[in-house]
Amino acid sequence: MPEGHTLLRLALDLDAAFGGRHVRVTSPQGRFEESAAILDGRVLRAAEATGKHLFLDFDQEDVVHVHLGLYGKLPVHAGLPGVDAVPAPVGAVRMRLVADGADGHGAGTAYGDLRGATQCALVTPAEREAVLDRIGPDPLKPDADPDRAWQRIRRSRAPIGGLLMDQSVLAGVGNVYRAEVLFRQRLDPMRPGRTLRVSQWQAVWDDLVELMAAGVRSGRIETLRPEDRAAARQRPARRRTGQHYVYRRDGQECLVCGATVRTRELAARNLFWCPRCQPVFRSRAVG
DNA sequence: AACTAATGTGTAG
DNA sequence: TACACCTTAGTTA
Repeated sequence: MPEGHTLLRLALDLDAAFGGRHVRVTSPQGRFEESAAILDGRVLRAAEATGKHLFLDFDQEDVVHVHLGLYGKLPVHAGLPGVDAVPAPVGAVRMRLVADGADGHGAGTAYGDLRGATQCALVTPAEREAVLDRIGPDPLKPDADPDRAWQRIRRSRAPIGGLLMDQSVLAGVGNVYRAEVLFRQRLDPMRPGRTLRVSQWQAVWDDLVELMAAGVRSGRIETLRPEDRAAARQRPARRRTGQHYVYRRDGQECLVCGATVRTRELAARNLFWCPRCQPVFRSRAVG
């Protein structure tokens, strides 16, 4: 599930498998062929993720910019005995990275296949900075400044449910974390950003920092508080996703209050919320 | 086997 | 607002 936690975890995995090593870069599918040929055999210095963007830093100031989009993947395999153990590419592999264990690196032979990404391009450090400049603070970055996001939110008439997904406001939050953090903070998704109190924003941010860090560790989005896990056990778990309060639970009973979880489309995405735990916000500005 | 929806974003209209 | 991108798990037949 490529929200921010997936990208940070991927960057850590890539770093462990390829960081500091000479890497063979190919494009079996062909769409990244020219750039792959330029990078082939060079040292991949480090992998880094911010928001939903992944950057691979190669030597000579070359950077590969990857965005997984809705269904892109880059599974990393390490610890193989040798390059003979690397399987032939299957399907549309846009970019393949291979490091040969004969270099004596602790990760042994490693490979990774990128499929289905919306973005995979060779860029300059300046282009990378341009991407970073247009996205908001990332809750997974220890040095992120939540006030940058707050200055946008407090001035906006747009619903908070939309602002949380706007990568220029906040980087890394997707549809699952959006729905779940609003439920946990009992906020009406349609409530205008400018009606939030700063304490409510701080609570949302702090919650995202915790939830997303847990997501990096587990590799899944798990948002249930310990006291609500018993109620969740009464129903069948989603197999691949974690346990959620409202995400994709429309028509089912709210785990906390029993009301029926609702859904509607907001900015071309499905929004989920509990109408009782997250009551409609009414401005009391005018008497 | 065919069909649908999905964690996201950029572009065209 | 619609859809293109082009993968895959889950559902329906």
